[in-house]
Amino acid sequence: MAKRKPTIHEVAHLAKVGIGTVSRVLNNHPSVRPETRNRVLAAMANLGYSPNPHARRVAGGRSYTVSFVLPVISTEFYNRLLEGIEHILTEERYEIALFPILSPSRLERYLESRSLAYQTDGLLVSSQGLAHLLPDQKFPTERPVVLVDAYSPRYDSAFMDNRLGGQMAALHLAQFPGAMFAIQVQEELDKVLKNTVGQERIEGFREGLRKAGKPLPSAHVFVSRFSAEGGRLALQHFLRLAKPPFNIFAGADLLALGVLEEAERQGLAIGEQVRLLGFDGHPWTAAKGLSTLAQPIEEMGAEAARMLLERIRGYKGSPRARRFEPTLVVRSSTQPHPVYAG
Amino acid sequence: MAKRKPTIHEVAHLAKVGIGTVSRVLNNHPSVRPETRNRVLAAMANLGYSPNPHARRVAGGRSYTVSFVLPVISTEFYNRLLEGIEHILTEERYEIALFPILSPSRLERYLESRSLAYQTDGLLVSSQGLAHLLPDQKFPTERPVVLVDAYSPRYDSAFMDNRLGGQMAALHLAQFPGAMFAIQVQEELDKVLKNTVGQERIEGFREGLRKAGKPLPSAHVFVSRFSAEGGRLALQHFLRLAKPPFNIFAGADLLALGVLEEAERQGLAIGEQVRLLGFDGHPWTAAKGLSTLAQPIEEMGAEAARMLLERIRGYKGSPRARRFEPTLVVRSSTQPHPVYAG
DNA sequence: TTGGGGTATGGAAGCGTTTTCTTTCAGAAA
DNA sequence: TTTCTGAAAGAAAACGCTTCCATACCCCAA
Repeated sequence: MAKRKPTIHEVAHLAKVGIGTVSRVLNNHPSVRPETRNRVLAAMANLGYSPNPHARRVAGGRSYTVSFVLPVISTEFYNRLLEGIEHILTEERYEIALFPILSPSRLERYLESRSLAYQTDGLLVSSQGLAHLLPDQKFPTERPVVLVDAYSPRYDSAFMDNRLGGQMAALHLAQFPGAMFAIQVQEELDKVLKNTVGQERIEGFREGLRKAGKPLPSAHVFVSRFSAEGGRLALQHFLRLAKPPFNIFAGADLLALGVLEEAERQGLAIGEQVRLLGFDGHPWTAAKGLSTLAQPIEEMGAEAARMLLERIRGYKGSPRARRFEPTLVVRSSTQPHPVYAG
Repeated sequence: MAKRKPTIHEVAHLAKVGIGTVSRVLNNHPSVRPETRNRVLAAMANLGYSPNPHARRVAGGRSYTVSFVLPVISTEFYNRLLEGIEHILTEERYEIALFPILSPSRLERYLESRSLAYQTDGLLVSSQGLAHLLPDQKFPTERPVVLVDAYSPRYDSAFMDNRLGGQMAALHLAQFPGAMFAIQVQEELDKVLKNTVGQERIEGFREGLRKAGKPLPSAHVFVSRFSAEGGRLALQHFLRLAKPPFNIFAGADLLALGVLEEAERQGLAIGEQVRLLGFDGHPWTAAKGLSTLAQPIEEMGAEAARMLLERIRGYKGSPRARRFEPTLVVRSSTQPHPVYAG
């Protein structure tokens, strides 16, 4: 029926070279003459050849696959993180196997050494607290492990300075008149995982405001699940506490979106009665005119992937820590709307 | 450093048999003496051996791995679905590779035939609309495909009768006095995927109410994202439209949870001023006293897994459709609280 | 006793790659 | 011219399995 896929032998035969040469072309080995390489590439294109990844794994003794353990809470964040990771890994012909911690019970399974997650060449882990749950804070594997958006002194880490982000938020919002408010993200899974990202952002904010002489009352912090609707409820809550103008630091862009929706519903002018600063820097914030602390999420993922590849290739140095900083992006949500002269 | 994984040769040596025999044990070949088989199994356990799926793939053409393509929206639902699937597959020593469609761009990648998703022995797909996006509504693979929580005439399907669920909700709620309300789930990704699950439930509800002579005004349907806070906003919205008692059909348990939270905050008595019916039958609904339409999610996943295994093993019949029905579970949220006699 | 037919098993071949080992050949140094 | 060096490329040996083939053995009928 379905005719068999062409193999390396057929390519070799058509290009009149040995299979070794075809393999070298496949792996970008330097010692192939450009002319030969082109002949091989032409033969591949001609036959519609693509290498059998399984054979490659068997022969190479490596799986050419990397595990990525992630909580699936903030989909856009993790999607961008994955994007950055993938960008680097696919360049090197590596695949990514995803292990989302859908629930506490799945989490436990991933902690066992028999888990499929450890059958790959290396592990990317982006759950801060995961390490805390492990005996000795070490993953049950000899394979390299790199943390993304998390930090541990035991492993290479690429992480965001969330506290600094909160401080930057404070510095920016403190200049405006009106009371200060904050929305902190807190998810179910976060407790199990001891994920303190949401907390760090708000702590940084509180710290920055204190330094600026405008301390943040605890009643002005609304704790919410991670959803746009949470932002709407937060604004409703704030309206019960005080009168505009408000200066609101939302711990995530998605929450800020909810605030925007609710402000519109309530007829509050964004940038004047409600000044709003998000966190993440997701692409859609531009269209909404939302000021935000843009995180270099993709770069962070890419850097983690690079470190992991180095480890897989035998690098033995002591754990490296790569810190990333958010950037303040000011848009109309923290600036009065320009008034166009007629 | 990291000692290599044991191979079939080491198992054979330890069990004092040939590698052929070990392989036969792995594949449940009938002609192995029970005594020999036990010796081999003991050796495997002893060495912590597990077969290399890539080698199996190269040698035998099967990888004993199945791909599961899923949107990551409703985590609890998919977690339970996965649970059901895993239960069957692990029994047969199959592994599961997850492919969450985190975003439209990832979706596109999964539609390409080169994707890792198609390198396995078969595909489980639980995204209704995915098929619609494919040329000719066919996945680019010769391997068997089975749909879960979705239906297509082209493939084996295991799906829930959501419309019937809506009708059952109507039948149950119509008996009570007071106005009828509904909360419909609608997610971003749903549009791309043409996922009509939320819609079907509400349509069934509307249909059932019409038959019961209590038609549902369109204004009484609140469309929400999939989050607890959406339920809270829904109840706030309903309170602006009318006075209790309310009869509310929430398109998902998670939304019902938000309604419960908001009702408590507003001091409304559940089961009297607010009668509430969820959809899903998640375990936690029992503790909350939430009436719900329980879906046999695990069984649906298990059945899909079984069908896929049959296909992988060569079954060639025409596409089969397995329909599942929700069950009404009545709890205190649709019954007045019992008054205990002193 | 001999032969036939099954069952249990060991070992070799083969899957499509990577990697190592050789061989070939061109060009630089003597 | 001869020798040496290194680059290019073919051939062969893994990689860890499945599967096929051959052999050894046992039981039963002739």
